[in-house]
Amino acid sequence: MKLLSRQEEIVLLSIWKLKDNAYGVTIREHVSEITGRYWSIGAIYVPLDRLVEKGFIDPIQGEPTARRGGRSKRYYSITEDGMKALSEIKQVQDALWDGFPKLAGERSKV
Amino acid sequence: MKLLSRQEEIVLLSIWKLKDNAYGVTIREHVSEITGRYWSIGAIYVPLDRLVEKGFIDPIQGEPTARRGGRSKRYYSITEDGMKALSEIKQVQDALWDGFPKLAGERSKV
DNA sequence: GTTAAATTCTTCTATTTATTAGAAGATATG
DNA sequence: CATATCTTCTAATAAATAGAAGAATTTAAC
Repeated sequence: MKLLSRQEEIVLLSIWKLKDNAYGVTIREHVSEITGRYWSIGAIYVPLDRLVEKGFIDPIQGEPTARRGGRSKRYYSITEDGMKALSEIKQVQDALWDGFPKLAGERSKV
Repeated sequence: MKLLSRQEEIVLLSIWKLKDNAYGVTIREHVSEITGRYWSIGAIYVPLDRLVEKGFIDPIQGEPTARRGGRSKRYYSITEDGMKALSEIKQVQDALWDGFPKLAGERSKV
């Protein structure tokens, strides 16, 4: 199986972080925040579609909300295969980064 | 500045790991070992060229070695900019993965 | 209460960039 | 010259990127 691409990793982890509030717009906001970069609309939706196709996330159609423009959202949740793909890339990364010097100002995890 | 792509990250870190023995063939071996996957020749040399072009690594022409076919190798070493790019992607990854459950069988780092 | 305006969210698609594969080429020694 | 090691080249496929357009909804104007 192929490793997750960078975008797939970032989008997939954002969905995991956002729990039950993961849809196009919130994912894009989260990704921008974490990476400190501008992300176009397409840079989110294209990988999202691919992740669905690969079976790593499931789309769930939400209900419209009572606010102007509150059209129904397409929420996403991670599948078991998605979690496996994440675990796999994590394992590779841990091996790769093993021994890399701590960043200046990095705090140790609790 | 753009984030490192997956291949760039993997190749760059392999060069860092291999220290003064990082050239096409050893990099390819290391990457295959770490990822547990087949990597074609091009899958190494193409990102290598791009990393040089971006100024993240410097090529150093080695001497031939006294063995059949021991032609001179092109060694690579990471530049300051390369280290910066690595630190940056690490920071993004740490933020992304923060809170992700430990893998089964994962040992804590010393 | 009908219509227009505004808002939120997604779809679509063309372009650029990156990945992948491996044959071919170059350079070395036996 | 035969064989081994290493790199260059390039064509094909896949992924990233941008953002205009479209769809669905609520609010406001009249």
